[in-house]
Amino acid sequence: MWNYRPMNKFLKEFKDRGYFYQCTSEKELSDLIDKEKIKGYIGFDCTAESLHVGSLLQIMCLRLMQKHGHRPIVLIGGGTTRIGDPSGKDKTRKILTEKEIEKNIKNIEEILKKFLDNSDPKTKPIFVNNYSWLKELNYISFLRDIGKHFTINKMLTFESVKSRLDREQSLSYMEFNYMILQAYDFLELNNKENCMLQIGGSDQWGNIVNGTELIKRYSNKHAYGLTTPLITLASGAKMGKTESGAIWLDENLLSSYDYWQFWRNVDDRDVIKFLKMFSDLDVEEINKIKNENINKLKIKLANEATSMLHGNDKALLAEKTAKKTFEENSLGENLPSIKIKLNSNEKNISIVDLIVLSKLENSKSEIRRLLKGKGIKINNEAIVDDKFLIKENLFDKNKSLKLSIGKKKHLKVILT
RNA sequence: GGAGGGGUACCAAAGCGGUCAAAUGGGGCGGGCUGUAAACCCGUUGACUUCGGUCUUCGAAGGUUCGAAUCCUUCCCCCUCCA
Repeated sequence: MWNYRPMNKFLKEFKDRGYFYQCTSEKELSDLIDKEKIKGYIGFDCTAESLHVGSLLQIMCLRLMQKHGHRPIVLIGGGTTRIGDPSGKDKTRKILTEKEIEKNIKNIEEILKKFLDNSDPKTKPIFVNNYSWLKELNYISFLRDIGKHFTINKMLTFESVKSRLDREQSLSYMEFNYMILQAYDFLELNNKENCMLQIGGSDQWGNIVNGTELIKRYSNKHAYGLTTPLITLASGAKMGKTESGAIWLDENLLSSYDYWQFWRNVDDRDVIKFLKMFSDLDVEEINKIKNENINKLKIKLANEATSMLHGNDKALLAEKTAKKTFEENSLGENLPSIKIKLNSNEKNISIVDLIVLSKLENSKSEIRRLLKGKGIKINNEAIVDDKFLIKENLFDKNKSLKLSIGKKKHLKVILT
């Protein structure tokens, strides 16, 4: 028998929670992190103004590093966003302005800070922006020092490049360089911070391997890459976007109540998987409770996931509001709300106009359709008439009224 | 460069001069059943509407015609085969 050593605890938990997809050399990495605490990084793109649940798995990886005493580096792609990753893209994406990028970076950092622990100097996150080194690159020396380690022959075989070329869609030289820049990021972090690991989604595998190979050639050092699977919902859809919009990790874009609802509404088949992935509960504990009432588990999941981002208070408030809204058919206090005025001199606002105001629907035809199908309720009573007027007597003593569209969308309308 | 096929609503795909706001399937949305689940069943799915209609849509721009998604011209894009 060979010299058996159990897998490193971090890696084991990484696997047990379902974060693992591929690793450049698992055994070596396991040995390394058994011996010492390392730094590992994940890159975040800043093309969008915020992050959504599609990035949550990466964030959980950063948290897991902290849990095991390793130090996460958050790399914000301020430089690479100015280029655009061609992976998975058919067309060159639109290039953002400096202002937009700056704003996005700020928002994204704010969100990440909510998830990461900043109290322990040994594991507190390091935030870096690759623009700080990419902007200063000298073209000639970059080509000589870095460029010589990349062969065009090999670059052409990468999926991101190949698919573009196969379809005869243009790939600019700028985008073609993306993978070199990402590899360079890893080298830079390896040199400056002794960062030994890059984690990313499975679609980043090629870029990550480029990084470890560059480090090997340039510095003759071993660095490692680890990827996470693409998460799909039981329904087959990709995690992150629903029909009604992205599940943002930003209270301004998606309220904590709606965020809670997203988790509360996951498919039965996804609950245990998501508890492992997106809660801090121990895997053993999850295995113990996995046969409990499925709805209780969903509430647990929603509370765990929401409190991680928005705090425990918000999570409990969302739970309470949901209970009032769905179980008691009343009005919960942190239900999303709008304020309206009723002008007594003029005619009262109609149900159609009210819904337009609420922004829950923006097509009047759609609203009329919903009315016809008994899809709209005021204070739990279906309204069918599209000329129905909102009058003062519909509001309760707190000057509130409950407007429901379908079974799940509820809104508090407050009279001012 | 040569030969052919094709671009239709969120996606796939029919239509090939009027009855076309455009079949059908998927997805979405609403209703029913339930558990704020899945499956299943029903309805619905361009916008505006005084519910009579009105306006905008079938790659783009022009043209023919009383009338075009459908015919003609030019342009743009995609796919397959040959070189």
